[in-house]
Amino acid sequence: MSASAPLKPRVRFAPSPTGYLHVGGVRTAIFNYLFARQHGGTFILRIDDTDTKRNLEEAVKVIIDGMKWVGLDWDEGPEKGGNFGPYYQSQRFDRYKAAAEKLEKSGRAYWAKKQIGDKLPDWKIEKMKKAGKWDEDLAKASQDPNPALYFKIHEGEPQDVTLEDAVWGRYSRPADVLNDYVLLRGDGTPTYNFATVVDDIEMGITHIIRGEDHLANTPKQINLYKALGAPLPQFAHLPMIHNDKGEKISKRRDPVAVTLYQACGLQPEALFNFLALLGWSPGDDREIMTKDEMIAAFTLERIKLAPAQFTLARKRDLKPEADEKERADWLAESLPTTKLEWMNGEYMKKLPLPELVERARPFLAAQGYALDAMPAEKLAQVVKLEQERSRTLRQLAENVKLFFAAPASYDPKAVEKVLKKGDGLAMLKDVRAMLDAQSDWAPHVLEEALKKFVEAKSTKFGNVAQPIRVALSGATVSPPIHDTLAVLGKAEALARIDRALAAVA
RNA sequence: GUCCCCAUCGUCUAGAGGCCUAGGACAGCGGCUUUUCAAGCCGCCAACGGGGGUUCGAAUCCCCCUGGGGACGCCA
Repeated sequence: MSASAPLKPRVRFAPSPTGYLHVGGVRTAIFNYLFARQHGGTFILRIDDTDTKRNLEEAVKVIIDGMKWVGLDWDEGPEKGGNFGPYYQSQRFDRYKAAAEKLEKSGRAYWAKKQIGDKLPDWKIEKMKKAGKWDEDLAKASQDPNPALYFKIHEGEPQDVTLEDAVWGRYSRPADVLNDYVLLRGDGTPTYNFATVVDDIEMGITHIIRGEDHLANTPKQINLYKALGAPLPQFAHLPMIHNDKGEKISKRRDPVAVTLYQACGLQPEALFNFLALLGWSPGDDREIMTKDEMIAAFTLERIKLAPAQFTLARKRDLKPEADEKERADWLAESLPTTKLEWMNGEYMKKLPLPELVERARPFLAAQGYALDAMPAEKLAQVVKLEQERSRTLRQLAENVKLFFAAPASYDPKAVEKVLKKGDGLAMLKDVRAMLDAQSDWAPHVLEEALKKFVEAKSTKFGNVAQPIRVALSGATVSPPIHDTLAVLGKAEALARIDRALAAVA
């Protein structure tokens, strides 16, 4: 077990197909990925589906799509194949059986019925009931007439187990807390602790980078490695991610599915960057980093041990029973003022316009805008005007509304303040006449014309711009007024001004 | 309940005995700019959980407390 990386490390991300891809899992995958790429190693995706009876295909697709979306690619695994397949645990039962036989033969495994008492400790039962996990499953298991295959964890004299974790340092467990554990259940299926070890050995995994929740089990797994005569990999356990309440991030209370972030119009590059910086930093002041920069800077040693909070500006609690759409709405509400949203805005600003337009399309369509009716060039102009003004695609889609629909109503406050008070209405009438006379409707021409107009009226620009703004958008906010006019087009702009004049007069 | 781990601004973090009157970023606040909203620029606010040691010197090392987390299944 060496602390330095071998020439070609092999690492793996092994999610369980539960129907969604967890952001915590994505972070684990990112760390594995960065490590592999930095050392020119191999990044493997393996599906840990020993327990899945449900629609596996669907659930695996969610994982694959999510991984691809955030910009993770793997060298071996589903869709890629590889020399160490199959990459589904459900298709590797023969290996587990073979390993089990080997252990049995060497006297390191034995068949037995549930042995450490028939009942679990009371505190455990309480806890499980509280968590809603106290289901038939368990009761059934304890009544299972079939014996299970147990791993005899000690050979000869019980010994303490110590490991050098790449991020935690030395971690050791005394011999007396290392108990025999189940490898094969009564029904013959392998347990997690058995299947992972067998697969990690057979797939030649050199570095196991996974969540801290697995740390305590690692010594037990180490003994299994030894019993199977396999070399030990380097372990690296990652600190957990907490929610804004300091709790372990949870599926019920927190927005953990990556699809939610997608639905809020976050950029995959931003989410990747943000997640990579949760518990890891390059050591200097860099925050916005390209994938290549992160690959170059990544080291396991620089991972921080304290759990990191995935902070959201939670305004209200998320109902545990909320569906996907409610969750996405909740997330969108909780994103403003967060670092993640800021970072996303930075990435959006950098995006080439055509790419941004493509990414914005589904969000614009979701707003019900008639996209097909708008020429591509105009659409690009519209998006460009909001590129710097929006921090998510969802916001962009909302902000861009005035270019797709005339105001259905006018904000009463805006009308009062901008049109009714002072000479707003008169000013609007006059600009309208001036604009009507414009033959060239290019933005810079309009800007000049407006400036001249303001000068002639010896007033402030705002006194002219704001009335137009209200007429065009129904409110006091829009991109620069000459740009807005230009993109809207002369006919539409004048029509909206007329409508506003009629509505307010 | 038992065992283990962790602890720097509200948040993400830098910091591996003197470079720390603790640095950066987000958020917040104020200003400049201005055509509204953004963006941009400038500035301000803000932390070593508490208590003991060790040391000439501690955010950094040790101990205790407190707080938080994790593990303890025929779940993964």
